[in-house]
This record gives sequence, structure tokens and C-alpha cells, in this order.
Amino acid sequence: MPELPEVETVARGLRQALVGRTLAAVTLHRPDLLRTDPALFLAELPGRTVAGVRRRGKYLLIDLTSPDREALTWLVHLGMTGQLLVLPAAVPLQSHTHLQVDFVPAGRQLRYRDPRRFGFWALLPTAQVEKEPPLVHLGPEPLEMSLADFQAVMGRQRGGLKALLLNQRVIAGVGNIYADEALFAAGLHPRQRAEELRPVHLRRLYEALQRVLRAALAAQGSSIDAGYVSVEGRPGNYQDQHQVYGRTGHPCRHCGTAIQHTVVASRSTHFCPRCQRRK
DNA sequence: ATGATTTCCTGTAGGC
DNA sequence: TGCCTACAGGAAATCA
Repeated sequence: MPELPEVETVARGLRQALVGRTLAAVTLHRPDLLRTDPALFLAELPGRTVAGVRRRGKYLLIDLTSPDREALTWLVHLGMTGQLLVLPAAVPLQSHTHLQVDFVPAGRQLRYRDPRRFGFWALLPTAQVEKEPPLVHLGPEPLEMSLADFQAVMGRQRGGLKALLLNQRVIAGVGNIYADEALFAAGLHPRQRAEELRPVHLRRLYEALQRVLRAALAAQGSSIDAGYVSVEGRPGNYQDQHQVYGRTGHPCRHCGTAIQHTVVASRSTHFCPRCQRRK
């Protein structure tokens, strides 16, 4: 599932491939993924130049400028199985390709494919994009937070740690994989209540989250069942370093205890019952 | 206010 | 081998 490290890897790939390029034809095979009027989308994109590619939480922001029109930002959420690929136009269309964009000069295409279609797109004025839904509700970026920021944010939360890490309004960009991995790295139980933690535990969680997200980013993210891939179609490598996610029944790499699987916050949850005790 | 439940969707894994 | 069911989950709405 694309979470912060995967979306950031895609953002970097798109930046490298697309910044400075001008959009030509846009083909919408599945207009229902668009939360903006499809006619507006099709009318506004051609002729615009990719001015930049950013990431906010799990959202990709593709900034599109024009000499005589208001700057717009194309917002993309990859959902569960969304992929943004930059491929030679000659490569045959893969199944579940819902959108394709040609560029000037012709050659490579940007394609969005998403078998499960949990992803979505929107087109918003760049000046407003961070002031409106869906971005306006997002919590801070974990990799841009200081320890003091993190303690301030988590310190006023109540509830289970896993649910809080998954809540995009609390912290943006953490999904099911990195919530489980960060909690293991911090030695904290997924059901541990935040209000019962001491500052030292919040510091451990902060450091664990930083460490896990940075390591995952360095490995270009996690790919499970070929779900997530980079813009070149390459899977990530961080799944090989997972300590708990997807390791149900396997021995904990730290203590040898069998990794347990349960449901927390309505999400499949993996943890080591010995290394992650409630405080 | 918090957490659980439901909806969207389809490929895959597991059972029989 | 083939069919069927359960499961995976991000976001948002709804319910308890």
C-alpha cells in the first residue's frame, strides 16, 4: 500500500521525469476516479507545464502552470493499488489503466493504473490546494516534525497508538505497514493508550517512526504482491526489512517469540507480544 | 470524543 | 483442477 515512503519515491520519480515538460493529450478511461469535473480536467491540462511535484501525507501534488492561466495543482491519491508510471508511448496499455497523458514532444506517457480503484484525483487552484479539503485536514509531516512537535501533537491525543498513527489528521502519511513497524521499533503495544504514556515512551515512538520511515525511503518503499511500484515500474525493497508486518507466526527477529496477528482499529495488525508490552 | 462498522473494488490465497 | 469465499485496506460517512 502506498504510504509516505512509497508516495515520496513516486514524487521523486515524477519530478525527475516530468518537471519542465508540457502536457499534450489527456485520455480519461475512468472519469469516475476524478473528483473534479472531467470536462474541466480535460480542458485545463493540455498546454500546461509541470512546474513541480510535491508530496503531502499520502497525496501527490503535481503543479501545473500556464503563461496565461491560473496555476493549478493535480492532486493524486494512490489508494491501495494505484500506480503512476512513466513509460514509452509504445508500451502496450496494461489492464486497469484509467488515465494517460502525452507530452510535447511525444515519446513518454504518464499513466495511472489502479486495479482496485481506491485511488482518486482532483484539480485545484495551487493557491488554495493546502487550504481546502482534503489537504487542509491533514496533520503534520512526520519527517518534518521535531521531537517537541511530536510530543505536543501526541500529548494531546487520547486513544490507542495504532489508531492515532493511522489517523491522517493527527500525523500525515503513516499507513498500516509503517504503523506496525514503528510500534515494534518503539517496543510499544498497538493498543497502548497515548494518554497513559510517559514522555520517554513518546520519545521512543518518535525516534522509531523517524528511523522506520527513513529506512523505508532509502529502500524505495515496500512492495507486497506487486502492489506498489515506482514510476519506472520497479518494486521497493523495504518489505525484506519488515520486522512484524506480514510476518504472522514467524519468530520475532529480536526475541524469537511468534509474531501475533490481530485486529486493531479495524486494521490487520502485527506485533510481538513479548517485545511490545503495554506500559 | 472515540472506536467500530460499512462502503467503494478486484486479485489472490486458501479451503474443499 | 475448479469453484467459492474470505481477505487485503485508505478515506469518509455513519453508528454506538
